Amino acid sequence: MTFMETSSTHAIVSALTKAIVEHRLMPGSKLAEQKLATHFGVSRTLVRQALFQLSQNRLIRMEPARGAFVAAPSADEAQQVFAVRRMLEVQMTREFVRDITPAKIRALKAHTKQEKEAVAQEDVHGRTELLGDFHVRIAELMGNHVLAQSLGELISRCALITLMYQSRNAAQHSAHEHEAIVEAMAQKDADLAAKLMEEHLIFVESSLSFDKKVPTHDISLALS
Amino acid sequence: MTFMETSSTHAIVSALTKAIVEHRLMPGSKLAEQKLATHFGVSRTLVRQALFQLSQNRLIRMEPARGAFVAAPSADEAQQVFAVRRMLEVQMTREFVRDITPAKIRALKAHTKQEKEAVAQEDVHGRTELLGDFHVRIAELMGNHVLAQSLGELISRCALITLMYQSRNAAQHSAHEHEAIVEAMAQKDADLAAKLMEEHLIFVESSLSFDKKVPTHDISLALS
DNA sequence: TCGACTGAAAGTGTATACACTTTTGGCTTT
DNA sequence: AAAGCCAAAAGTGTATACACTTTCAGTCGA
Repeated sequence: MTFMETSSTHAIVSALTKAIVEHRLMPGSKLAEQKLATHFGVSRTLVRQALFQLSQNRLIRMEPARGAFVAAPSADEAQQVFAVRRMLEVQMTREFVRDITPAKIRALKAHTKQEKEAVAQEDVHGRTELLGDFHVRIAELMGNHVLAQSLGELISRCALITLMYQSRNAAQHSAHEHEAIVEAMAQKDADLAAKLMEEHLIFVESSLSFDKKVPTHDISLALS
Repeated sequence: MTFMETSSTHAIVSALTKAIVEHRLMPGSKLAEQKLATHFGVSRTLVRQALFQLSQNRLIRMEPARGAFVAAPSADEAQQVFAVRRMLEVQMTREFVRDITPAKIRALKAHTKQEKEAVAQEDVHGRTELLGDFHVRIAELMGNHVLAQSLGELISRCALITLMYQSRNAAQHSAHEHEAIVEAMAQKDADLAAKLMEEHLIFVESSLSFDKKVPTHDISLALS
């Protein structure tokens, strides 16, 4: 509706992703095709394409003949995602330091500066996005798009969880740890940077409380 | 056609994936929707769903209003994929050794045994699949499905390339290296296993020759 | 001969139609 | 009043229709 007409299905994917990650659509909510279609002013065809794509990103799950529902990743799944992130990012940190340049350090410092501002302003959504982007940014600065994409998928896959369960305190702590990591990188201390990255990921994971009950509201039209 | 009717779109994805990975469909080939539809005996709707899925797996690329084509990953992209695999798998190997059990070792040894047989029998397709599965199997034995899936995607993403460019010699070498890795794991020598894994991945990557010309035939119906 | 135009053929993008399944709400029965 | 049952409503799965774009062959003109 407020989108330009090119690549409608991508616009739908973006809008739904945003709504899910920002928790305007709660885990478990039903995503009825016709409702979405009329909301976006398109036919079910395009909505179905978008839902298919989202289901491959694990942001929704589709049950045969029953429809699409916003995903609610289990604690177990979240832990597996974090395990993969640790494996990947500890090594990534090491290799990043190997080919580091002043420009890259500047880019990361600019990023952590933004993070601090978002945390200070209590910009919950902005800060979550920035805190995740920090990790992707490193991959991009290495020039490895495959890495950036894989990591991005892992992170968004549990953006659900981190956003839901991360407190302001934890966010602040994360921002500080990011700064420390960048500092170690700037010193070209690969071992320290890698160690800090690992501890950081362990901290983020441990700061999530999985025991909270997940409300399963169904207000499909929190999309405007 | 020769498939059972349940979950048609998945059957189409499987058939096309197989055809692409086995190089019965060459990189660059056009995948016309109506031709595929009549071949599989379904409507374009299901074919489109399948193509969408394949394009997200990077096995095909879709150009707007022009259609779907079998992907031809560039050398650069392949190198990026291998870089990610190294980051991931070196760490994975370490962690695998940490929680190793006799049963897991047996499972891997059984696998390498199969590999040797496939290589000996010149079973080109079987050996490529097995050589890739070795890495996924490790992830599965760790009980981390997210890891197994991520790794599987990375591997199949360049199955194209490895299959195209890997010689019999290289395959044999790979099988031997797998055995050496399992041996180091059995000795619980995490450092050695990780080092062997890294060298193994570097070897596989370096044994690919990217300069060969890629024929772009169009015999769509190598599907029976 | 070669290149630029043109119209038909083929192909993609989106909407709609229709069959079949699940859900829902009320009615019957105990 | 609660459990079971049936029909209507809502929803999903697949096929088809149609508009628009690309491709291609044949023709015309230089």
